[in-house]
Amino acid sequence: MKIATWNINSVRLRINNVVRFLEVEQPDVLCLQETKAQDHDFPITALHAAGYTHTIFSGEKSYNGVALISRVPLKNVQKNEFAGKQDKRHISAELPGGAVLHNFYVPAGGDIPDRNQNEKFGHKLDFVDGMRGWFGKHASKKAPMILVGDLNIAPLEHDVWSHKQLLDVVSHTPIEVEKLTSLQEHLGWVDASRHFVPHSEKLYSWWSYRNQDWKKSDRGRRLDHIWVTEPLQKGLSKSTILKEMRDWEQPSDHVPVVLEIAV
DNA sequence: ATGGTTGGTTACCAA
Repeated sequence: MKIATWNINSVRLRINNVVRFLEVEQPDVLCLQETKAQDHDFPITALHAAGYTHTIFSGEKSYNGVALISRVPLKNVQKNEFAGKQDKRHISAELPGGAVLHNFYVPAGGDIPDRNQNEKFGHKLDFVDGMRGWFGKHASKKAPMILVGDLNIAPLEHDVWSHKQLLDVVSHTPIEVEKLTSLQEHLGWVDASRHFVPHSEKLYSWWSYRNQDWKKSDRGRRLDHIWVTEPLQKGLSKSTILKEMRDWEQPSDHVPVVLEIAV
């Protein structure tokens, strides 16, 4: 099975890019974040026409929003809330074969990495804690699960262009990394992208719009992740980050992360 | 140290 995750930064603006991606890459399931569309505005017709008839979504006006765009049947759809807000940051479903796929959009967290000065940072920390609490209550290490999404945290030294310069920049601060690592270790999640790329190698999935030439400056971060639980580890076969899509016309600032896996 | 760009909505907020 081929699973992809992509922060699309408005699914309506970029629906043609989504369809082009589906045609070129042929994923079984594409997980989107930041769809920024209410459910009645979701551009479902183009996706059905492309063969992705099992498409589910959870959106709100202007902000957030997640979707599973699938050409295989999905069962037991869930939309959960974390950190005490009714925002649309999670959707999950069971894949053929029984593995459960969770798609998350973790809050970005604002600019100041201090929850006393910036409640958005507090919300982000609470959200990641909430994820850990949820999996502690509802899941086990033995369950075959795939967790994907824009986690808005780049945990490893070479997940950012400069470890030193980003230590106090939201997305790479020690407290965020600690919470994400705690979530990861709790159920023994395997980082599928890093499974195929040494930790010493730079690996990014996001480049800011605020650079004259994103490729030349290459100030990227790996904010988008695909994790699997241990029962699925032996099935991992290939993982890619489609960096070249950052050069597509009117691109998202994120590019897709893709995994091929036996489930 | 600062500002740089984009999207949704339509005054700025969020990323």
